[in-house]
Amino acid sequence: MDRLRTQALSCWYLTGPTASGKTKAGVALARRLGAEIISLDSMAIYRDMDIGTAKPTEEELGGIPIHLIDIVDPSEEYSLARYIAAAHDKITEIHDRGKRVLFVGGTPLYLKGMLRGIFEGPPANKEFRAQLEEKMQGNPPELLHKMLKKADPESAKRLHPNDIRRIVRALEVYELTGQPISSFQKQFENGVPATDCNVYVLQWPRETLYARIDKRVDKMMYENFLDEVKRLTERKLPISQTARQALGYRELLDYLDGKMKFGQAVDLIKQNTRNFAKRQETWFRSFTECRFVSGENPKFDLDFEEVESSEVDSSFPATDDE
RNA sequence: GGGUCGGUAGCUCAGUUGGUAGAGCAACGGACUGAAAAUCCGUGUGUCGGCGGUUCGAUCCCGCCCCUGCCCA
Repeated sequence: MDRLRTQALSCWYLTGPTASGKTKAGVALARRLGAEIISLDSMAIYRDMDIGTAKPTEEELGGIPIHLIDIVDPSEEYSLARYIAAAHDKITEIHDRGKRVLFVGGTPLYLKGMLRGIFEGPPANKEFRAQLEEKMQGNPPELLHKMLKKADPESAKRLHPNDIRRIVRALEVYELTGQPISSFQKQFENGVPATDCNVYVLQWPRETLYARIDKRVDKMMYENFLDEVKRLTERKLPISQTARQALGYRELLDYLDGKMKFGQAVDLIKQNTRNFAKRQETWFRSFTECRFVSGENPKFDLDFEEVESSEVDSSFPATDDE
């Protein structure tokens, strides 16, 4: 197991679907651990996007330091790889200060990237993607999948012909490295048992969760979420592709463009958020690392003595993949 | 009160010239490695308003009734 992954597994994690109460429980947990919080959230990294991302307020944090929020401008593109790199830097920094690290947030892909690592590959290449798009003009969409079949049959087998995004990425990696992406993508296969790490997932009955989501969206609208989005559109810089896909923002941007009525936009935010929460839960169920705790009454069963005496590094079972 | 359009899945609606029905959305399940709050895949859950009649067989045809919208009184 590589050093970065060992480092990541020495941290605590509190996750759960949207509106599951992560902030509140996270702050309380951070206090018990004497930890600083690193946000595990692909959208809270953006400045000026506060209400819609339910970014924790000073008041909610009650003095607990939080990292990796407000680190990029909404005009910037962000990515999994940027997050993983930034998070590792932060862990080192906080550990050097002699404090524990608690990740709090609900972006499952980032969680997985932390727990299992990501492969060292080339970043997204705009030119390549533009070229590919040009090549696809007038061609049936299955052509991409056929191209992948030639370059990387293993990935082609795993990817559905309609899964354009992943096919494009696989072709991109092959083009830029001469190696199939499937030859890189190995580390995700090895999960760690939940007892060997500290990953907690807040869980609610589905119906309750959906009701909480609806209520929270109403609260956001009451807090003038719309004004926040308007302010983003009034800036000189454009809103990046990654920032504009944030839940709530994209629907309100459509409303401001006259594409739908306000009430429809609000209903759609609720709907899309509920769908997202469901997808998050699918991720959590698939992770061997997760321990599920009641969202209503979170209990963490922390054993401080044991955690401290085990010196984390040596407590992990050896893996046979390296 | 008379006429008329309609009553089919949780919602909006197709459809069957008579052989017990299907789309979108929702719901549910799954995938996911540099866009991930994104993207993609899978699953139909139904006394076809009610009761009778005709028929080998009715959701479809006929009769009566109930409900809804519209028009006329």
